[in-house]
Amino acid sequence: MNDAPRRPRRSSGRTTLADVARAAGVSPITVSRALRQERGVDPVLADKVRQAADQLGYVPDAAARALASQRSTQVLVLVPMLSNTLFVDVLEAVHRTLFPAGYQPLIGVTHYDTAEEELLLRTYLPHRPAGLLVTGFDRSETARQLIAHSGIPCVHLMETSTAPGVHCVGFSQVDAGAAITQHLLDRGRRRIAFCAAQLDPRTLQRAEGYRRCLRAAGLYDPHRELLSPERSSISLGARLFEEMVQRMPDIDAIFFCNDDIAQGGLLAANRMQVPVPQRIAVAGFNDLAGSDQMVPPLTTVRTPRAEVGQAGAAMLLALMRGTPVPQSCIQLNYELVVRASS
Amino acid sequence: MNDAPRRPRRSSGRTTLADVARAAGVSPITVSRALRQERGVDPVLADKVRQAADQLGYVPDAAARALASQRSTQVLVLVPMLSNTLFVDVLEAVHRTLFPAGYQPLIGVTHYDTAEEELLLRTYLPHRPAGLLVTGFDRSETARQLIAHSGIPCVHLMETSTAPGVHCVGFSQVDAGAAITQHLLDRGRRRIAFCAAQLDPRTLQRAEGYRRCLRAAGLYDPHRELLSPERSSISLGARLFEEMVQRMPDIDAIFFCNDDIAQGGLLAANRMQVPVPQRIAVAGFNDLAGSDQMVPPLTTVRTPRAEVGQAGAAMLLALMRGTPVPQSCIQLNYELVVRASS
DNA sequence: CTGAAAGCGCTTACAG
DNA sequence: CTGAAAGCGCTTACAG
Repeated sequence: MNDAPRRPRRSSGRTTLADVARAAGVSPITVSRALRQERGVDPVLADKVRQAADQLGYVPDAAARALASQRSTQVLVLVPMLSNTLFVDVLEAVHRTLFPAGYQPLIGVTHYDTAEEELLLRTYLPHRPAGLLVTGFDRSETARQLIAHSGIPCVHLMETSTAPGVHCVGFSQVDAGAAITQHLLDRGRRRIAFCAAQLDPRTLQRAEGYRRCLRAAGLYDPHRELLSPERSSISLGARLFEEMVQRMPDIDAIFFCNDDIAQGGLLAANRMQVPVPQRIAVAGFNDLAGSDQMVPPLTTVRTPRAEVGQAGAAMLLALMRGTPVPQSCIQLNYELVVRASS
Repeated sequence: MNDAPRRPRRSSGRTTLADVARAAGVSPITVSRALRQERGVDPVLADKVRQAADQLGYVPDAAARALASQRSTQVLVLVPMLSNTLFVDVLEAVHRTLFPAGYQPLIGVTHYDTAEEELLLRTYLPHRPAGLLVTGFDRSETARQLIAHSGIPCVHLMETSTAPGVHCVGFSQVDAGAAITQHLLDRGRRRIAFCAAQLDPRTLQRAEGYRRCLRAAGLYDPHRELLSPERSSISLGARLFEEMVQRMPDIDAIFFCNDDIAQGGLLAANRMQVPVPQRIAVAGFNDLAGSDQMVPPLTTVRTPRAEVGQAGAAMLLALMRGTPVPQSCIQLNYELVVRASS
């Protein structure tokens, strides 16, 4: 008798679709259809299936589903850093847009490092995410190719580009940097310094805006720039303020490339008894949490990061679904927020 | 002639293991072994395989791999909120520990909402993560069961418990809350207020520590507690400070449950010209970025969040590998950081 | 509306 | 050290 039921050679022991089918007295395919709410299943049967599934504690296997259907519901989202709360706001908006639509963001943090971004892509691309959301355009050639060859729809966030075939949602970092500098000029400031940290591409674009504006006014002086490659932070901002004031005591304003270092600058001014804005006006960038609470409240640029996240995710949704995308590059608006520090 | 090569009924068109095998002139299984660096493959063959894979731009399919091997390399990490930078530090440490070990964190944000946590579990458990890292013990019964029935190893972060079978890494929020309160007592403060936001379990545990300490000293007065369910933020801290000072003008110290509201309190004090610490001493919790830069610098409790993330991930690693875990519950130390605000 | 067969792209388990 | 077969747990594509 060799028709004895031989045990399967590999078994996970888990409850499968087949188990549910047996319990509900239907075929596996009907279970699959009922559980996925596919229309065209007898409601009575569907109910019986759901009940059986519940009772057995059935949890569908996402890997099997992805393999069979050739589609995943994960979206890889690459951001530089979570300690820059800017990106937390972007991620929140991305999640709010993608999750209800049936996609799950898979967050990867590059630490502003192109090699790390490449490693993340190598690690996550095998999961065949349904879509890609990346920050800016600055990446290794290999990373670029990995993305292109994957054939996965990709939207770039935070910056804009008019290159053909590129999808992006952002705003002009250069213009925004120029606008806040112009505001300081309009307030009568003439010796405006620039303090920056991290020196990522967007920071450098703001620097460009700063220079463009001051050059146009014939007031640009490179000695008034203090650029630190260190990670942006409140305490670094304090140090930059001290150094700037010591080195160039005649400056009458400082534009900090990000609100966290601006807040640090304001606190240092307070400690050093440097009157703000009387002696030195201070402006930041991004309007982060707490900037409105500083003493004096910080003048800054409100950047549309939630909107970037929302619109970027919505654009990706359209690309993933094959719906037409009205605009492949969306340029959003920033807003000057003038408070007492300038 | 019915032996014409009939096209497969479903084809993804992607480069597969079989394509690489054909190109390298070996069997698929050898490609699989070579690419996974399994030992016992002729180095010459392995090299040929890798070359062929590179040339074809082969990207292995994680879903197929997961299905065949019945194992995934993702670890689901559930945290309450990314805007609380505390958890960003936890996540960083988790990533630094898991990623080099071959596991990828899959971040889920619960927004301090047990229903949302349940939804996240329902959504991500089908991916059969290799491990689970969750925050604290406060969750719905359903969530608890989903975790238990999944059979997936799980480590709880931020709090400790002596319940059998529970794995956790944290510190005593109650003791830490009591310790900072005791510090204020030691400084001679007698009418110590408590301001809190969010009111999540850990915040309430700190409140318990505050009460325990003051009751022991015979100085507890419930009117000096200001508990807001609103999300913790610098601006909320400013409002809480103002309200507290107005309502209970005789207080001589405030313990804020988190540094962000403490920073807001300090800024409000500055604005209101309330001398700190002369009239009111201020203490926070967590030693977040910027607390050391406040004017005056903020007294607080440095909590071991990076250590929690690191040790929690290390414990999970052991559980996933089936290695013995020396201690199922690790209690870490916090540290009083006394600065000029108290 | 329901189902039997085939297949998604890998790895396991067994041989040699 | 290498490979042919079977199987992981689903869904697609085709019938009825």
